[in-house]
Amino acid sequence: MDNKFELLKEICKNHGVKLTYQKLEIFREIIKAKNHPSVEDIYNRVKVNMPTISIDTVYRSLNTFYSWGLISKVHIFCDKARFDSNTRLHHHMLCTECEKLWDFYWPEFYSIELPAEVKEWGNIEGQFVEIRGICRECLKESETSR
Amino acid sequence: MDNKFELLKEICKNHGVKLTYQKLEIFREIIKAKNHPSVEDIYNRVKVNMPTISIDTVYRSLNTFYSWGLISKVHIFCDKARFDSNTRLHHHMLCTECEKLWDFYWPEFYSIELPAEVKEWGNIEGQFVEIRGICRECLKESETSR
DNA sequence: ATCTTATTTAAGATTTATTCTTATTTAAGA
DNA sequence: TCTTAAATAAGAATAAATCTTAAATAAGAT
Repeated sequence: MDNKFELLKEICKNHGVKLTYQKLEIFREIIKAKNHPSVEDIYNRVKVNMPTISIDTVYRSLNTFYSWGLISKVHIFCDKARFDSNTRLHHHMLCTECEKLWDFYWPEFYSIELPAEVKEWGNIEGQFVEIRGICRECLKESETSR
Repeated sequence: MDNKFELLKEICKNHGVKLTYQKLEIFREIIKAKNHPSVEDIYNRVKVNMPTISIDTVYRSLNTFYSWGLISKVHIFCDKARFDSNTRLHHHMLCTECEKLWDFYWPEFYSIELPAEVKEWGNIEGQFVEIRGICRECLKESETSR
């Protein structure tokens, strides 16, 4: 129906990988998610309709999608990986208080010249910005609790 | 003798923390290191002269130094934390092949204006650039092995 | 210089994210 | 429907980091 699922079917076929019901459900949840879910988050969401699913399958499927460039993967707090169905080139804002993560776009960033030592360093495959701080939500909270 | 050690002694005192021999040796290794060592790296280096040291002490001491802003901490590949005695504001270049990490400086980066959504997001505490790619060393190697 | 005490340490147990192993199940082509 | 290679579930294994506890020790007090 939805062309995202047709695309998944096509990509699986091209990679000689079986499109199982579990992969489909995991894919459904990751494209629905808006908040950079962890493997465990996705596992819990899929489990609602598929109580027998194993967390290992979620790990395997998400990493497969990632290796195909269908989703992206971030390691913000080292503790656990978090995935994102946004594959447009983007940067991250990260609240050190609530540990929430936001995507943002900044085309102008790519127009300033990199330092010479970077250009001579090797083959650059990506350049990303990470903003750290306290989000407004958390600032508001610490204000009211004062 | 060296004023770095005098500084450590002073900072420990100010924080009401005992300056033990293990802390001193761990500090000695981290300021000597040039390659963003992991906890295990430091542990192995300290162990040479101090075979009874426990890895837990290395974890505790490095995290203490980090909490005081004496060293910095990066989680590049999620697998393990890596420390750095360079506390000047800097960015990272990261080779996805050999997983080595370089620091670089880019003052001009701070002069371009951030997108509105970022400025309105909350209190910004830091903004960092991460460059990913293949370093020249690795490029050379893949050339010769072809 | 010795005593006292709260901290720190070593060692091993524990926790947590992730991956591996293996027998069973299943998608997809024949 | 049959066949078979790949995928799955379940639980074991691995590895980074933290916790627990008894013993050791730094640093101030005597």
